[in-house]
Amino acid sequence: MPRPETVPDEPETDEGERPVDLGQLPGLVGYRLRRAQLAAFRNFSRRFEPFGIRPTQLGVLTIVARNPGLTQSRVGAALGIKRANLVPLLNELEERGLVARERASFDRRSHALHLTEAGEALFRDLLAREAEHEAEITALIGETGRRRLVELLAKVEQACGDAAGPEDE
Amino acid sequence: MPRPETVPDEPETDEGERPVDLGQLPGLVGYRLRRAQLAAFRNFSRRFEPFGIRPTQLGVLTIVARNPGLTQSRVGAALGIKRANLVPLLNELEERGLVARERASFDRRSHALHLTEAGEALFRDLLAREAEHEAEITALIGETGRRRLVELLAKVEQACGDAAGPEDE
DNA sequence: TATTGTTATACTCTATAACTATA
DNA sequence: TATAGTTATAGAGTATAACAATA
Repeated sequence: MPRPETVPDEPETDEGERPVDLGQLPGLVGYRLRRAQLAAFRNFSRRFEPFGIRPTQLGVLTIVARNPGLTQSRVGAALGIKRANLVPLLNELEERGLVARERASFDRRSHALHLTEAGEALFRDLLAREAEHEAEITALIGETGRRRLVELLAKVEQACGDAAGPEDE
Repeated sequence: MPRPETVPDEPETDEGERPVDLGQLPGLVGYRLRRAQLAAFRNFSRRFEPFGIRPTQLGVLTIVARNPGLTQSRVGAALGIKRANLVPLLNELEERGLVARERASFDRRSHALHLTEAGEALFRDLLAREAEHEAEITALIGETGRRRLVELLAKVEQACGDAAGPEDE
């Protein structure tokens, strides 16, 4: 039985007015997930603004960097991005000269992806900056907390995904 | 027999085609947050489909239910929703006869919000269903894990929000 | 002048269907 | 026929700017 009350309070109590009663929300995993994800996303965007890179793009760059020659479909499957939605994403990365598409030798329908030299260079910088971002979080919840969080999130994803995963089509 | 191609005969490695290397992603809080949040959102949507209620809408209903008479701006602030984006949300809830807008007596610019009787009734059902949803998660990570998760997420939100919170305008 | 609700608009991510060219 | 990439489109959520009524 989930307890409605688990976590202290909410921030949104500006200068004056009485605090708002959030009911069961502060104790719900789903609500906390939404708020935390949004906050982390904003933090990420701010930190990577100079690079013009959004979280999703860094995900794509990572997969391509670690798996050169992978096809679009498989990159999408690895990240839970439908192949239709990957197209404009790759278009931008390609136009910026970070990723290259190449007809696959083994199947002329497929595109084999790899990073350009510029892409490799940028990716290295991004990794460093990403580590800083992660360290910022660790600073507040500790390395133990961070690991536990990652572990719990993976389980939640699995639990929710079992019945209806991010299957492609 | 010259086979210039990379690999001749066993291209389809069955179901498995070698696993993709995700690099640092699986260990990153941000990445895990995104995947877990998406999975939880899908799970929520499936469970609440019969009610035609999305997570954001349940958030609004909760705040209005627990704080009758609250203004739109304050509801938005409590949930991290900008007041411009709250308008269409409330329009739908009002058209469905769940929420009512009323000119505030203390400030004729403001709208005081409250649930209709139908809104109250629906909200009670939603709460029950929400508890089931939460119990489903608890079943996998345990009550201790669930509490710890909620606690960690609140801290992450705070950590990321300190520098750039969801301030309105 | 400042604030509340509103309108209008744009951008990101997600989702589905249908097309093409290969297989 | 089935699949990979593509196109087109739609929806939800978020973001900013500006306007009318009110303070």
